[in-house]
Amino acid sequence: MGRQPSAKPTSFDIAYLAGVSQPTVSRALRGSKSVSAATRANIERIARELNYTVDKNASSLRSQRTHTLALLFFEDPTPDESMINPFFLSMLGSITRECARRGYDLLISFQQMHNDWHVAYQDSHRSDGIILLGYGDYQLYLSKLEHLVEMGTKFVRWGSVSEEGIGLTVGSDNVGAGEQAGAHLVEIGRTKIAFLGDASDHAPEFQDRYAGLCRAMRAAGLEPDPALQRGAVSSEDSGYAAAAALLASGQPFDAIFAASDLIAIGAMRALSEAGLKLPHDVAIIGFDDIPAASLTSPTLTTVMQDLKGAGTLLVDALLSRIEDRPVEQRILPARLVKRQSTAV
Amino acid sequence: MGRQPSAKPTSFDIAYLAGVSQPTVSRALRGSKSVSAATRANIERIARELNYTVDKNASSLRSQRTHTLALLFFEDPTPDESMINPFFLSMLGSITRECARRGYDLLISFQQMHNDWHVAYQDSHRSDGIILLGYGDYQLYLSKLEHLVEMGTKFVRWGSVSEEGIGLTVGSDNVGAGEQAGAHLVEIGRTKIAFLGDASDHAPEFQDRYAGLCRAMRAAGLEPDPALQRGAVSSEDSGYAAAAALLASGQPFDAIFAASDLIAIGAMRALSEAGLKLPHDVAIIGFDDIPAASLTSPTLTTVMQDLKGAGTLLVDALLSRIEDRPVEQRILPARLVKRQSTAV
DNA sequence: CGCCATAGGGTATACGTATACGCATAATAT
DNA sequence: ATATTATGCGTATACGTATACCCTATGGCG
Repeated sequence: MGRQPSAKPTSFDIAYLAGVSQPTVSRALRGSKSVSAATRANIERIARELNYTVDKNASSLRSQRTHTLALLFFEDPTPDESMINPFFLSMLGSITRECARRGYDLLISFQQMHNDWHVAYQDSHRSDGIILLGYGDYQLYLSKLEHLVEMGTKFVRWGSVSEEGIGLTVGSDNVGAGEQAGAHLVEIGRTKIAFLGDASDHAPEFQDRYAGLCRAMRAAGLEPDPALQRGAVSSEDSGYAAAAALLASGQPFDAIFAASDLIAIGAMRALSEAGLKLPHDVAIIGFDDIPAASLTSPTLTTVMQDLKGAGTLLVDALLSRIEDRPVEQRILPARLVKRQSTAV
Repeated sequence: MGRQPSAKPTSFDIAYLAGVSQPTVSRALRGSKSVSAATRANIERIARELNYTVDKNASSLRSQRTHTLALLFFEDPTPDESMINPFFLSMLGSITRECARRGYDLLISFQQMHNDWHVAYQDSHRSDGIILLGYGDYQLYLSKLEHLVEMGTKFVRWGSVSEEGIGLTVGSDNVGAGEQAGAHLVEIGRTKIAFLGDASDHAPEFQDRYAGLCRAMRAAGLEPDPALQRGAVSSEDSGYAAAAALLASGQPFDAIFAASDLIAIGAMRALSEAGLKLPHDVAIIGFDDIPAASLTSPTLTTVMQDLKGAGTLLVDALLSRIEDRPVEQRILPARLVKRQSTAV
């Protein structure tokens, strides 16, 4: 087929064979209404026979549309390099699938939060829009997001929807999920519930989860103890450290709600090493339902987010914005998955 | 698009400001030696000031080089859709990083093994080359790989290097790793060692691992029992089923070498449910060292592959091929990680 | 029976870059 | 001194597509 003899066929080749001009070929293949059905059919047949495919570069150059989205993963700023939260990795599947379904290619890149990514993709016309994924210091984000907005770059972010943030955001119902987790812990009789995860405005998602927990506790007549809230970024080591610090503080607690599964897993390790029995001494709930959550011992109760919906929604929202259709922030429901770590 | 102040600067803008012609700008920025140092420095300064970035589409169109690689993941043909082996997902990090380091963008796509992916990326000039990742039915692969070779498409594959395959392959030393695993099992006194994983030529990598196991056993004077080899694809369910079938067969065995961690994890579940004590009754070794391997109970002895090296090598090999430099198949060492599942 | 809208498609050109050539000037060889 | 070769850069053009604009033949309408 397209080997030595006939190099890559162009729209001119098709035009010649169909006895029309090149622009007509372009119009026919792009579905313009000012091409007769017969002509279009003929062109499409020939294109198929020649195994013709539109040259993406030429098309993008002329139309200034790439039909490509860029996915930027942010690495957690932890010392152990190159670790991406498995949760976001899992989202990758549904994102690529939705992109493919909508006829878009997907460029992917890992970024350090502090890099100049906000300028790297802005022009050079590699993509029509950007999907931003990753937990991280939200404050570090802000100025760069503002820059994107200024440049007119289209983007969508996975994160806390409740906060009045910059740009378009898609995210889970973190408050509601936190509430479910808290209610469950209260239900099994826990009253001194610790929260592991940064609850400042540097991490709006974690903040929301904590807010949900607090709401559930208050609804049960309990007052959350600020001393039982410990900062942690989303990594096993950070969870281990936070739990260890909590133990060292001597504050009594009978449950932990961790802002992510990685934190929870690290915390479980710290608790086990301290000789505590889980879930008898300390019940624990994570967040994300990463694959590893069903393999820990005890298996981890956690919050399952709608991964498939998330990917679909992110892409859909971004494309709406790109095509100048109206979009609103959208919240996805999340569901508590009860496992052994809260089974008393 | 919609940028008020100054639209995207082009090489003409820079040329004007520098008092030279547009081609000189192009030459200067691409590092041509026929531009004086002074001129180049001046051009680079102006480019930086204007925040100029080369338009990828125009550049690619003209040079017929996209500076983009495509990464194709193959999903295991298991019923549970959209699961990618975590091992390959982990490789993603090192691949993207190496791409970035070499100045290449990375397109990503998930594919069903049976799709017409081999024709999708062949022209349309989206990428300069393809990286193929995934376990799967190797026979299904072959004709499509041949097609790629015919079309002159540059690609590199992760897989079994020993087999005289089509195209360029990078992979771990599966035979050697299998040998290490076998030797370790023999060392702890196991003699009836089962292998879970397709050992036919539909799965050369698994075949190699089995070959390594057999070699280690024979070296210890043991003869592998074909009845203890059970087919399985790389998924937890498949591993569970294979182990269950093995138990049902009544064949006695005191160890399992699983062709992947997912298989091993599924098998462990089956064995535990059957009331067997691990590793006392059955020692078990997996392959891949996915994050979950250190979380199972007992923690899983497994083979750790050089993920970072793998990503680097894949990209490097592909770029060598693209740039018509000589390349040879390369084998990466793998290392046995001993954990509780073989601790007697 | 003239007039205009419309369908269908051709002509010309732009998108922004990279490269084959050509042509000076300067450096070196003869 | 002239012939030769680098050096440094400008001129012209190609890459393959999409789109603004223009033209022709119909058909409907009065």
